[in-house]
Amino acid sequence: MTEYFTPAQVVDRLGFSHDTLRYYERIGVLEHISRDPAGRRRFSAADVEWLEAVRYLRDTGMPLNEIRRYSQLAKDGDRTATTRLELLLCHEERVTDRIAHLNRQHEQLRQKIGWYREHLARQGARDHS
Amino acid sequence: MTEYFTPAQVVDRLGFSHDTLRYYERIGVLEHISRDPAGRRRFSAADVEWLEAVRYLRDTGMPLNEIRRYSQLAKDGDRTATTRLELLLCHEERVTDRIAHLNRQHEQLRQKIGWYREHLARQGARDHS
DNA sequence: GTGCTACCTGGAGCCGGGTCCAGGTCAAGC
DNA sequence: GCTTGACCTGGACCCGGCTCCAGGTAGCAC
Repeated sequence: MTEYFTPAQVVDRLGFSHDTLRYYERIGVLEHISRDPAGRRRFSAADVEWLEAVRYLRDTGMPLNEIRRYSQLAKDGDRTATTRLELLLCHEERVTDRIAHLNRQHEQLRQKIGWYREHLARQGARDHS
Repeated sequence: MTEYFTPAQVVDRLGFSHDTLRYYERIGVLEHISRDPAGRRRFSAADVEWLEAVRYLRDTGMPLNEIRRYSQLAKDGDRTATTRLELLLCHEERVTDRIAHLNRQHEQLRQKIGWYREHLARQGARDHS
């Protein structure tokens, strides 16, 4: 008596669109999504859990083909745990770098904004003189 | 006696490719790049400065069409400074949100890594017993 | 039994952001 | 005066990541 989720429920909870879910299945990011007797997808708790992982992997910029690789390793059981860990560590390093870069560029942006504010203030002062 | 930079120099200093520079000119992110008598681009100091801005706008996720809009406003002089500031502020808010989101997802990733480490440690312990 | 809704399928299309190509021109060095 | 290299042009192509479409089916509501 495993519990299943309909596509609509997954859409609601996870925020992927129907089309994206089907797309992920097509390209192998999701695999073996079971069907009910009428042929409709039903997502298991494990599927949903995996989708949560997909979301943070994707949102941290891991390309889908790498996510797929990871998923295929996971499918091959414990034996591949070390490889998966390495993959995650390597990705994590990239993420850290990206965040650092993003923060630097963000700082530039804020400086520009500061510049505009001063500029407009000076202009305002002139208008009142 | 304005100083100019050749495309190659800009490529070196800014890290955009030749093709990207030409592409940016085509779509209006760059405008009025002057030419030498032989028709070759020469980038002014102001162009280079603008390209630096393009880089941090792009790297913080501003879409090129918005960057173009911004550039066109800038071209219309001081009159549009307020609008430009608003645009930057709005973008800056999005960036802040994105960084926050990224940090949350990054945290998830690190938890997963932690889980793997523990898992492998337990496994290692078993192997030695 | 007629709708309606929620799905299904394979395949085409779209969008952003480049990247590559063919064919040509000029300037400099030898 | 010839080669080489850095550039020019317009246009085609690519890639990732979706998104949309047409045509079809199963189940429920009335």
